[in-house]
Amino acid sequence: MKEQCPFAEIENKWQTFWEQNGTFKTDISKSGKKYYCLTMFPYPSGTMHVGHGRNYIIGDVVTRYKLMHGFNVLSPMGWDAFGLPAENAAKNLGIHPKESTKKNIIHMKRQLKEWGVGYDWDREVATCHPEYYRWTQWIFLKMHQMGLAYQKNAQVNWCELCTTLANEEVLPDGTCERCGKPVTKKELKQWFFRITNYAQKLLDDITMLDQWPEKVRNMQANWIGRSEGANINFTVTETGDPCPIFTTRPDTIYGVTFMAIAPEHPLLAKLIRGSKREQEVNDFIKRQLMVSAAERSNDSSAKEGVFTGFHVTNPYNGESVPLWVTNYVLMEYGTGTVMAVPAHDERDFRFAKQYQLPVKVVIQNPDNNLNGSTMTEAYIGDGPMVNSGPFNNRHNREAMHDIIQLAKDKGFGDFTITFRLRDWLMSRQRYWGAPIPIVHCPKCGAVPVPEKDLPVLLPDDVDFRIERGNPLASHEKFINTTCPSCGGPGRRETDTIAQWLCSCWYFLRYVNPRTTDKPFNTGDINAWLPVDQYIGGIEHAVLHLLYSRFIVKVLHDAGCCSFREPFRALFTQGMICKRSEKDGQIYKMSKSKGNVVSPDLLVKQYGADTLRMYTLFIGPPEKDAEWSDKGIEGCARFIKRIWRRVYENKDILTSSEKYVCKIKEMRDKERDLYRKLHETIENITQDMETGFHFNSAIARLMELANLMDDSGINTGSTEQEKAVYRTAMETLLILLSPFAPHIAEELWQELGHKSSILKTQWPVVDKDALKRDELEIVIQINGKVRGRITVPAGIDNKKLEAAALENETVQKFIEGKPVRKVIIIPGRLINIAV
RNA sequence: GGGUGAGUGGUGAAAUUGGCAAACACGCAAGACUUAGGAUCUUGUGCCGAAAGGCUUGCGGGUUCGAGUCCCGCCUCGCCCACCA
Repeated sequence: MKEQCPFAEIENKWQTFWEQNGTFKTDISKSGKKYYCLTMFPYPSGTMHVGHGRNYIIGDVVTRYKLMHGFNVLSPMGWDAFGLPAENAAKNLGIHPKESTKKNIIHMKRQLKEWGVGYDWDREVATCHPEYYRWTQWIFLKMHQMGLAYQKNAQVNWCELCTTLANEEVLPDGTCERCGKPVTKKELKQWFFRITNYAQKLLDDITMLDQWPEKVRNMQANWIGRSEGANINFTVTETGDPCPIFTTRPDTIYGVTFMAIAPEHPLLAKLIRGSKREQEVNDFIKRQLMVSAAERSNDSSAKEGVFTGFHVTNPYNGESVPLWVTNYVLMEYGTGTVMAVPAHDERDFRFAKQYQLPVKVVIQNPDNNLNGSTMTEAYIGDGPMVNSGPFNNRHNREAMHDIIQLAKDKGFGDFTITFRLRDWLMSRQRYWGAPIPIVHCPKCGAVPVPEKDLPVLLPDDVDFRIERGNPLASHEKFINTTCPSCGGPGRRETDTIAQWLCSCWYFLRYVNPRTTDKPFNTGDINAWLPVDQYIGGIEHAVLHLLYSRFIVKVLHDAGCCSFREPFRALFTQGMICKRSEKDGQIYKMSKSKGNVVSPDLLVKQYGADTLRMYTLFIGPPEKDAEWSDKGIEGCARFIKRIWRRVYENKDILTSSEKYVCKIKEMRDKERDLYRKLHETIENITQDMETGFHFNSAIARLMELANLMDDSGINTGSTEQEKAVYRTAMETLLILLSPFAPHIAEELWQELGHKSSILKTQWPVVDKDALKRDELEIVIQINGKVRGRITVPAGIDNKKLEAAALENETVQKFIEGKPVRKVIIIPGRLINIAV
């Protein structure tokens, strides 16, 4: 017998075996039941910590479990390889993104293999490869062709050195996260995708996602943010300019006492030019535009405003109310103009009080008569309408429809639905991304690059000096080209495609990763999609998962696929956190907090199987977990124990004799272990099928192993001892194999099996094994446990009741008190109420 | 402010969905084998109590024969969205 489990050797052996035998290779044309198990591909940042590892290990357990159920499983992996960190490294350290990305991919791939995670590496993709981004560009063109890609001027966060910044890259003090320079707003012509055209579909089809976490579905619904209301056309009293507003509360429209407009609103610029208050209003606008996005969106920041000198006329009652420019109206939502009803809106009320604007009650509180001049807070409840012309005395909710209908009839408004969702900004002023396949021609405008000319290659020889901004923008060889339409001189678009687009169609590419004449084969993706199980972090609940749904819907409408949703079931795993030694707080693992646990060291110290098991045993996979360096010992001990037991009992386990489990011939101790074995099969299977209760599944394996030790039947003195022990050990290995595959394969082979344990069918429960001759019944008196009796299985209730009442301790507690009621839960307990 | 999840031993947690609370593991304590143990094994380990027994799932109420689980109210914490008209 080997003294110690040589896990490094074993892991190497089996990882090589799986690779050489193509264990995880998928023949997509094979008939039979398919299963597409997908774990979100990573950004190749360099190294992965145990928190990242959890993700892939969960996916691997599912893959192996499904393989053992005879599914044709597709389990691919790739790299979301375009991104800012690589470009920063180039600017700061002088390493080309191509090189750093390549290096990082090699390292991370090694890590995945070390963990024994099984993928079909023949299907590997990296979004930064021209063979891949060619088709990302193709999708851009498809969008353009369908009228879903367009250009418009938009405000971006702009740093003179680092070019465009995402909101997340702007510090709360309004400076650039990277270089510390002030961030300003800059208007740039940008490409957008009309995801808003699909807002309703994206919202409606959430109902199809019944195997997604409710939380994610809610987050998406909130993000899409549908509001029903009305558009009402006010007009500027002095000039007659239209001033439309959107409201969800048309029932308060007679209570409008002022109008609020966003500082960026074009109407405002038009009105104030040359007006009396131009100076004052302009000062206010300038001040607002300088405030950083983060600061402005801070709820606690003061509400400010300035009277513009203009008024608007309310089409319902002809009243003219002052027009104020304020910092709390968003240009991007609704019409950028808000009708203010201080009496019935919290924010409008506070603003009105601050600037002494009138408060006009138009909905009466049935419980407490409201008075506009004495109110201390807005009344947002319901009640009969007052001061509202033809709608007086009607209930506000009930009148809502007629109020909008009136506007429609008179031609100054209509029913409207507004979404919070905005069009998707596609342009990035960055180098490390797929070039937008557009040529700007002075004659023909923005001309799409013909499909046959794809990919538009990203040049390698660019200048990464920080002061040059986007390296592509100064690469004249790249920029100068001919117009695909007229053949005259044209200039290439130098913005690149947002990384999000690269990652929201990769699950299609995995099906046909090497086709060179199209992104995918429609017949094949129709057969393999939707993804049966998608696994990843909750942080993608909105962006990636919403974008992917959008792209699939567009491809569906373009006739490229028959499915409407990309992911049938979604599992979002929790993060692994660790207490920081610096301040004792618990954080998710990050380099800056210094609480990263390296799986590489743990693999060396304990082996991959132990790391995998502990990662799963630490807690329910959908919840965050706190890493403990001590806790891993338990899993290490368990694996070593199984290892020893196999060698200690090798005679029984590998004997050429055929042992058959026969319940009738078993004594109690064999019978008990045999029952436990089948209970374990039943429970683990349930753990796997209903939610991913891997932590419980592993606990049950430990229980089984404990009973195998405690039952004392491994001496093999009778045939049934041998039969049951051997069956239990073999089954234990099969059940263990998704979690600790290397050791399971090794011991499986040690027991004389020739093929991979993955080729074994998942064990099936023997219902007879679960039966019991005798049952222990708990006796409760008034709901408290007072004793227990052992009775034959199937005893009738009367006999059980009699037996319980005879019980000594029961007698003691009853002590002649009258028995009021007896509740019997068959096979479980009996409760006597006295 | 809106949405959402959670609160169980010294620790990570479990509880067949209303039926024996604390499975499994860590840690700790005592012991065995050892030159030694950070290997392995055995025993113990929710709290109070000498014991009988009592108490215990954030707090307070309720439904029920029976509540960690369901209902009502409160407290605390987490995450997501947030000036959305």
